[in-house]
Amino acid sequence: MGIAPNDRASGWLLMIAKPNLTQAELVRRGIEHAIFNGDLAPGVVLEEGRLATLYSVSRTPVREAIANLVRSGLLTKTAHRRAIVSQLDSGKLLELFEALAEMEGLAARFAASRMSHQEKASLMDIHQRAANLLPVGDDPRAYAILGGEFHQAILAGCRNSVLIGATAALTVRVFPYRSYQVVAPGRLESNQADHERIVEAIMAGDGKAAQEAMRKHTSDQGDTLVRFIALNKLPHDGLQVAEMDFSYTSENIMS
Amino acid sequence: MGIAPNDRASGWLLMIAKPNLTQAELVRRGIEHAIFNGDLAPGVVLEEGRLATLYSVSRTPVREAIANLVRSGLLTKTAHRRAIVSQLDSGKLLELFEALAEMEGLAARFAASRMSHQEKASLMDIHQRAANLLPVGDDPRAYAILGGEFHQAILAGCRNSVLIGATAALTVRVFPYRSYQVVAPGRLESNQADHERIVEAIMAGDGKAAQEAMRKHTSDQGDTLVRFIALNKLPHDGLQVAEMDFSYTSENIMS
DNA sequence: TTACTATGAAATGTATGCATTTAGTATGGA
DNA sequence: TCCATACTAAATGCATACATTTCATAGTAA
Repeated sequence: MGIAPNDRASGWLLMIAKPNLTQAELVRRGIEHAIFNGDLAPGVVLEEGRLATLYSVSRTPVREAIANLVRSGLLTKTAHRRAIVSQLDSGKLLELFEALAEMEGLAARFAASRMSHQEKASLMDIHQRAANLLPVGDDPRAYAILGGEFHQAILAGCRNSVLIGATAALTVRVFPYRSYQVVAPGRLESNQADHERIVEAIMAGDGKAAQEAMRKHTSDQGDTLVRFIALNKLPHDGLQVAEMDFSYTSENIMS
Repeated sequence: MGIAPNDRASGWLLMIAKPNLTQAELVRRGIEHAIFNGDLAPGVVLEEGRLATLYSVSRTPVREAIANLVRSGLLTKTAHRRAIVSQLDSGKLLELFEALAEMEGLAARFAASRMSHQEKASLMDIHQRAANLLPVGDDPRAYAILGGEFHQAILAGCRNSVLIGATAALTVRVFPYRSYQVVAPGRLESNQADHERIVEAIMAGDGKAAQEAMRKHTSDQGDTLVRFIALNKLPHDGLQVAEMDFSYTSENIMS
C-alpha cells in the first residue's frame, strides 16, 4: 500500500549504481574519512559507544564498520580490546612502499601498451595542468590532487582490476601518514620531473622505461616519507606539510 | 575472588600468540573452510539464519564473519541482499592470475637474494620430497600439499610481509576454483620441471631468472585453469581433478 | 501463454540488554 | 618513590527483538 510501489524497480538505468546506504557503511566512510583527514591519527583508540553516539546509531553498525576497517588494514584490533588506528613503524612503511613501488611500476608497464589514445590524452592533460600550477607559487594542496589523478590514470590504464584493487589497498594504508610528508624546497619540481619521465615513456610505448621510472618515483616518495618520520616523530608546528601524491578513495579498492 | 586471578597474565610467553577465539572468528574460519573444500561452491547463497543455527550461535557473529569474508573477496554481497560465494568469470580469473604471476615472480626475485641458507635448504628439501613422490604413482593430493609448501617457502623468503599479505589475498580468491583444476597427463612432471628451474635460479642467486621462471609458472597454471573452465563449465564425473599447487590458509594474509 | 502486479513469507539491518573481559584507579608493601 | 595486587568502572561479545526490505508465489490482465 505504498505510494509508489515500484519507483525503484522502474529505474532501470539507476540500478547499476545502487549505493549501499546502510548505516554501517556510512559509519565506515566516516571513520575512514577522519583517518585520512588526520582527525584520527595512528595510535588513537576508538570506542564503539562514543562512535555510536557520535553517528547517532547503535553499536551494531559501528562494530560492523570497525570490523571492515580492520580487514582493510586501517584499524588494528584484538579480541575484547578496543580498536586503534593502525600504526606503521619505519620497517613496515619501507616494506609497504617497496611493494607499492613494484606494483605501481608493473601497472605503468602494462599501461604503456594498454592505454587508449583517449586515456593517454587525459593523462597528458593532467600532467600539463600540474605543470601549469607549478611555477605560479606553491599550492601544494591543488598540486597533490592532480598528483593523485595522475597515479590513478596510470593505474586505471593497466586494465587489470585485480592489480588496481591490490595497489589501492596498499595505498590506503599510507594515507594516515600523508600529513607527515614534508614539502622540501624543490620537491614539487622534482616530483614533476619524475612524472615527466613516466609520461614520456608511456607515450613512447616503452613499458620497461615506464615501469622503472614509476617504480623509482614511488620508491623515492617512500624513502622521503620514512626518513622524515624517522627524524621527526611528529610534524612540528612551523613545518609546512602537504598531501602526498596520492588521493585514492577506498571506493576504488573493490574489484 | 577468582580462583586464579592472573593465570593469563603470568603466561608471559604465551601472550605472543593469543588466539582470537571469538565466535565470529570461528564462524569465519568455518565458512572459509567450507568454500575451500568445495562444500560451498561459487554462486551458492548464504543465509545468516541457517549459518547461525548450523554453528549454534546468534546471527550477530555470523554477520560479522560474512562481512569479513566479503572484504577478503570470498563472498559477494550488496545491502539487504543475501551473500553469495564469489563467482569469477574467465576474464576476471585471467586478471587475477596475471597479477598473481607478477607478484609471485617479484617475490621470487627478492627471495633469490634474501633467503637464508637455512631457508634455501628447506626449500630444496620440499622440492626433493616432491620429486621423490612423483614417479611412485600419482598421488596428486600429497603432491599438491608439497606444491603449496614450495610456493609458501619462496614467498616467505621475499622478506616483505606486505607483499606476502597482498599475494596471499589474491591466492585465496582462486581457492574456490581449485577443484576445477584437471590433472592432465604429464602435468605433474611439467610442474616439477618448472619448480626445478625456479629452485636452480634461487640457489644461483639469479633473481631475474627466478622472477621470470616463477612468473611463467604461475601464469601457465592460470591459463590451464581458465582454459579448462572455459571448456567444461563444471567438472564431469569421470574426470580426475586435484588440488592446485597452492595451499595457503587465510591466516597468512594478515600482515 | 506472457508479463505485470499484489501480497504474504522470509531475510536483512538495527536497537537494546546482559554476561564476560578489559582497563583504570586505589591500596598496600618494599 | 616505585611496583605489585585488588577492586570498581567501562568496554566488548553475543543474544534477542523489532522494523524495513527483499523474495517468492499467486493472481490478473493483455
